[in-house]
Amino acid sequence: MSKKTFYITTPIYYPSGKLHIGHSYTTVAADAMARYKRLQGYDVMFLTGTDEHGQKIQRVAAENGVTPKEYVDKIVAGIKDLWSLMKITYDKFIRTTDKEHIETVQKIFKTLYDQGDIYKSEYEGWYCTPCESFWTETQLVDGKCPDCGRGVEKTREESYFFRLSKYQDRLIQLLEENPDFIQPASRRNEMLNNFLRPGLEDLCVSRTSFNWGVPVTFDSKHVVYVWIDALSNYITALGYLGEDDSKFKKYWPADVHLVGKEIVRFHTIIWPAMLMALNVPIPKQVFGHGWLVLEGGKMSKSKGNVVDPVVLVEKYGLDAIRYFLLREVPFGSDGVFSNEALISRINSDLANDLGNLVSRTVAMIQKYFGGVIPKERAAGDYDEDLKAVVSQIKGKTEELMDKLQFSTALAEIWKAISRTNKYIDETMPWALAKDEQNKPRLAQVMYNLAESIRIVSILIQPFMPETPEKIWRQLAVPESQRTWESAGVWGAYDPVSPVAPGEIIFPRIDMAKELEALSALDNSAPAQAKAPAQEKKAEAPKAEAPEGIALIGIEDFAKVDLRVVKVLACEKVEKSDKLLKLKLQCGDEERQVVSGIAQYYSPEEMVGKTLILVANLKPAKLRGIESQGMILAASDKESGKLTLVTIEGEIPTGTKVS
RNA sequence: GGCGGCGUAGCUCAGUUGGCUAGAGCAUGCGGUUCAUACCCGCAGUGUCGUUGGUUCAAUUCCGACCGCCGCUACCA
Repeated sequence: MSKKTFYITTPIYYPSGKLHIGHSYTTVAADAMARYKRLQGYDVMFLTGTDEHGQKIQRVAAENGVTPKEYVDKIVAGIKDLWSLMKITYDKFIRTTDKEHIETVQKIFKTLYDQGDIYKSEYEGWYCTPCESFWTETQLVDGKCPDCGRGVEKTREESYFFRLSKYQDRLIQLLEENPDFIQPASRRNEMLNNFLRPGLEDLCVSRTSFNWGVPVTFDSKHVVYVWIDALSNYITALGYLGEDDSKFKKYWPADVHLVGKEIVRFHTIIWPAMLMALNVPIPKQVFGHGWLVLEGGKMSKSKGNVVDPVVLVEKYGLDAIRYFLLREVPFGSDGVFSNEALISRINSDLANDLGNLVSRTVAMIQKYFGGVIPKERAAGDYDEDLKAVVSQIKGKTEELMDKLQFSTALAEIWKAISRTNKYIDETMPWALAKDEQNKPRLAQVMYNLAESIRIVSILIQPFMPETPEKIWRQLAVPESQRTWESAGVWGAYDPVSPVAPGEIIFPRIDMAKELEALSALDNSAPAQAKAPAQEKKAEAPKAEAPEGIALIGIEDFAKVDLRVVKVLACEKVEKSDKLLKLKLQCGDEERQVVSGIAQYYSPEEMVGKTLILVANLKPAKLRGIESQGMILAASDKESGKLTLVTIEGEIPTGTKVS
């Protein structure tokens, strides 16, 4: 009889930039889950990896003067180092540049094509030259490129499409019949209401505008676009359609895909549809967790915003960081990462409660009994109550872990720690120690303390890979009494050697001093206002967005007619959250422009402003209102800030800007 | 604008199918203790449970309206 299997995945990350604490969030959670299941005796398959194709990588590599493969190799090495540092116990690290992956993707593509689920589109579409992007009629926004808003040209650009629409009804059925398929449940409603019920469009699944990707075997102009390339990693990693598909047979369907909330849609609509087309079972669950966001930039001077996981781990230790990530935020909700919150957690939960409990217990066993608890013991008050509380945490922890409720699971374990600290006060060992007659009672008290700690130390293993060992060493817990099962057995503790007082497991941190130090560190580095919990681009179609704009000649710039204008009137566009309608004075002419700045500027404050207008932009309709040009503004996606471009000094409207 | 969610102690949040004096953690104050990492234990709190109507013997919990915030989505020329 073979062991039960458990297959868990993280998204594959897009290796285009540096790593921060948010990247670690999903992966640490998945690791905790994988460790937990292994401890329970499951045959676990834990997959993570990188999504290495696409235009952006190709471009960044070119800018760095290296081949795409050389570029990603370097980044991937860094990611693996980080996972190693964080003791991530993945069973396989898949790269979409792996030979096996590429071959399987090609087979999948061909299969879907042969059976008619992928078809070549020859009908007219729209091409945005600056973005090198191909769009369908319905993707256009008022006839313009949805990415950059510039004009598009009708082309006969060919492209392959996946018949996503064909699976609409089956997808609706899937979500309706399996309410737990998408977690948290609120995401399920979003998928149904915003996508499935309104109707799905077929999906463009190939590109001809770049070549850093998996080539379509039967049509060499095309490479496979992100969907089929990236999502399929979950099965190609198991050898699906490969020479050895034993792992696929063994582990598929996945028990859970852990993903960030921003890519829930791809995993709950596109991915299942692909699997349906391939006649492969659907994964059991997709869990979309929230983001760990940094506190707003405005207080960063006093709070500090150091989020480099390497720095954090070096500073506070791996277990403290992992504990914080999994404890601070209910899995599924967004949470705030701040240095105060981190230090506060470390001090109160780890140093004061757990660390100090171990320290005082070991110290007492050493002091009162020379390190060995006598076998002659006497039961007394409070014993049963302590035992009752501590004995049931294994069950509670398991119940919560099975629902991926890491935070509440940890809270539950900490209740036991708290109860144990209280037990010391109740039994007052130092009083018992004064009278030789009380030795048996004192021995029992010491035993109960050690036993509680032993049980706790086993249960925290999924979250903290280093601390349990330290505790076992100090309490001299024999190998056989460290098993997951033994955490459910009160009284298993039976050491064969004396306790070994040792290092302080979690040193207290001086909050004030530390914040100051962090703030200094922070000031030396560029401040970040916001950081998503993971690389947002991972598997997202926006990877196509133009980045790294090419050099142009002066003659190209001359094509743009920029003018100084003054705002005469301004009002909000009805039924729109972002649009303002502006009436502008441009020399003798008046212009009406619609601009998406309503969230940054009120209509009142706009009036009278001097701005820069792109005067020769093709007119477009927005919300049915004609916009004759475009207002310039600087915006930062990361921080969500936007500010208008104005002009220094007085100059008549209509003046050309060059 | 559409769909959904949230607004509870200074802070972060729990609050099961409406029902006794509304809870936890952190922070604060006071007391206890000394084994321990100025730690632990106990006590004390303050809350119009967003505002406003309604249903009910009874609403934080159900319904309506409103205010504020958020998510997804459409619109950001």
